[in-house]
Amino acid sequence: MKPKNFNERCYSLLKKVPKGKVTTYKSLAKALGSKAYRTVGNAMNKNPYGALGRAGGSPQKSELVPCHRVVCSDGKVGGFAAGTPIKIKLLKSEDVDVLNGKINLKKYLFKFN
DNA sequence: CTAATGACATTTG
DNA sequence: ACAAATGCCATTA
Repeated sequence: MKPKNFNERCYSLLKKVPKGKVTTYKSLAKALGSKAYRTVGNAMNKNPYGALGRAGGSPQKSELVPCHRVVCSDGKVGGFAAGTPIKIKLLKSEDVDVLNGKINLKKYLFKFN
């Protein structure tokens, strides 16, 4: 396995995010001490834990790294390797209310700093 | 080492 | 408010 330090940091922080809460790529990168919001998203895309690929099922792998709990700073769900609708579905399953593909950060945004 | 990529963010139209 | 353009930064080829 390659070091990929940055990615592993992202995963570690992501694991700290409690269920029913979401974080933004920006906050995540900031917590890492960088502004590489893009790199964070890139890390998830290539994420070794896979992007679930199953909706409304039993996302066991998501327990390792809840990639679906990462959203845009604007409150938009953002993207997902398996498909945005899948991500939304997963979030709803986590007691997160998603309206029009947007999330109420005022309620569900969990910040590290 | 240099170039290209992208699950974003911010500013402008 | 929405859409397009520009900027950022680590990873990968």
